[in-house]
Amino acid sequence: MGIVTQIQDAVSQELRSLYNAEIVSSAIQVNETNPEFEGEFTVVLFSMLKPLKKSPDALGNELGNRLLTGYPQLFSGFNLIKGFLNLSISDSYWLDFLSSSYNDPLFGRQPNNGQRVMIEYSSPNTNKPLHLGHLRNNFLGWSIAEIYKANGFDVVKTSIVNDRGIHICKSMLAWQKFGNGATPETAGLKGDHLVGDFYVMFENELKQQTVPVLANIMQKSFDEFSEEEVTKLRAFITRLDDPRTEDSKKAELHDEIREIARNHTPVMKEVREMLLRWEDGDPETMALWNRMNSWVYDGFAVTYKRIGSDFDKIYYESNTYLLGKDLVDQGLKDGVFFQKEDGSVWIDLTADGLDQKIVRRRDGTSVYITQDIGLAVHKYNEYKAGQSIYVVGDEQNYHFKVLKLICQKLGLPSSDQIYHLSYGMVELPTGKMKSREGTVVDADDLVDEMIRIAKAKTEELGKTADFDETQLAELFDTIGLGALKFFLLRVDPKKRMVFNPEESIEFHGFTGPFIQYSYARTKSILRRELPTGNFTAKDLLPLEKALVVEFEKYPSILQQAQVEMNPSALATYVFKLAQTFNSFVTVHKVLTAETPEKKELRLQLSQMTVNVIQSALGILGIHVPERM
RNA sequence: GGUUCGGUAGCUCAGUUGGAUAGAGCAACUGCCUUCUAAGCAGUAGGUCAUUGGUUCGAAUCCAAUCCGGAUCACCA
Repeated sequence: MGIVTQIQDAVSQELRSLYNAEIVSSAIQVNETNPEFEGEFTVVLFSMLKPLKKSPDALGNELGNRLLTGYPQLFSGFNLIKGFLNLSISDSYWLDFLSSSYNDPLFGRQPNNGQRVMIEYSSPNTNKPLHLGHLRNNFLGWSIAEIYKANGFDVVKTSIVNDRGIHICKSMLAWQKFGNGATPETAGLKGDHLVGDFYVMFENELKQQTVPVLANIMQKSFDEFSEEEVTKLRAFITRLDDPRTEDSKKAELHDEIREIARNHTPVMKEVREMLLRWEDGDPETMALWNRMNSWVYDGFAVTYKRIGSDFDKIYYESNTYLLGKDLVDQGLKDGVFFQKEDGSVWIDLTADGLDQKIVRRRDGTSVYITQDIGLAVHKYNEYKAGQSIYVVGDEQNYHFKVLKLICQKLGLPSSDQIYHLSYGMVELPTGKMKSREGTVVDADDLVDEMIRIAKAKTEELGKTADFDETQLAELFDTIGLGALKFFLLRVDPKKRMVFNPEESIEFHGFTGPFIQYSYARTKSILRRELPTGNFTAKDLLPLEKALVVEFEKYPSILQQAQVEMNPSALATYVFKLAQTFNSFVTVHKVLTAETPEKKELRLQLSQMTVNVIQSALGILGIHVPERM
């Protein structure tokens, strides 16, 4: 049981025996004591004053004395400042805690609780390589999975690969047109990059072909457009010509018009025809699709291996996109859905503050949301997970709100436990990344760059003269990826973040390498000598105590990270711990301590520092170096 | 426009169910390497917590309004 809980229980107990008052222990406010005052924990008394009809001084003194006499093994003193009861914890409590925990590499982790959770993340498209946004997603998803495992959950990591649809056909068509039979081998490129290059080629071709179509539109020649489109276009143009229209609005209108124009280019017609052939199972199209996808998977495998992402189960959209169709019929029967005159099927969510949402097109094909409902059921049938977490960017907030609501209305199992872990976009100083325009930070390039910087910095410091090639390569990997992962995980997931390639990656301060360095330094002490448990210290100096206090928080931080689904809590914590250890170790000698008792104590502190750092960084997916 | 998320130091971010004088890192400036690793430590400076009003013993935190920024509001995924 954590120290805060123990204090709460003790206070609750004493309030009962002193005043016959019932205050549940969880309602008692226990904070860390402000550094300027004596003590480690503070009971905030204000909320109790009224119900107990006590003055702050009277209540504080009575309660403080009772705690002191009733729990001598826990408390060593108290002081009272206004309504704050500052409690000092006895050194023997901290020392007992340390000696029973320092050698436990699993400290902070919970035993299995029998609950299963599915975590879906990464979910790439097979028409382009992974980029910086995917990295945030992968690091988050992987780390959330580890956080759940540490808290005793049984975790199934999944990914849904978006391997079909019009965007895939774009790469395929470009390869047919411009590829000259290129393969990853002949091009000397990773498969995912090769396919991505063709996607960009398609977009360039499309851009060129859009120009004349756009010109026609602006001259109001609407021969090839549907009635609906013509109406829209006329309206847009009228507003564009209106001098009162704001410039920002004009840009939006231009985008709308361009979007329509794009659909009327010859290449878009070709690509739509290709999609139809795919859906018909045309052998030649399927063969090309399979071939190009396999290139992409080979490429992804390399990247995933480098960044340490893995999955227990991978779903492919080409296998799952027809799921959910039966559910539409079921929902119609149950009156959850309704049908419009044209035959399309909808759900009305206006009562829940949302709109009407289509679940089946009039031609009978299903839409994105229907596939997701089907997949949710499929996943449940396969794994019976009580909770299902989707790590997906915040631009899909609306989609997941709708998904959960529909699942609930259909009465699907565990639909109350669908959770969208929504994270913010990673932006560049120049603005948003757009794959269409090629302004993305490629994942492989970024990892290369990080490792290159790690190498340069390490060589500059010159501490690794005796490392061999393999050791060096491993070290650069550890540091480079450690810096990158920590950088992307230290921020609250739901906040969008700016990534400046020039400045963002630091190796000093609140960074992965700082913590790795603290670990390596501590390890160098423990390489010389390990704690034995043979001597028992009697008291703690302030910096020694600060470390133990920090250790004691670890289990509750792990728990908090799970409840909030927030790895950044762990990142902040482990940084603080490393900082505390560094302060301690620059002031106090470990191996040449004043007495054998102090030496043993400090070796235990070092051992536990190493254990907790390794554990916390491990959960963030960051490795630790023995030396750096 | 509707919905929704955000706005904290020059920059990047913490800040627990409302608690004491709002904290880190970077950048700037001072010191500290015959010492278990200076990728470190100690220190200085830097704030109208977007604005206004409210709730109360107490508000960065809760409520309302306003301003600014993002996302979204497809028979795309």
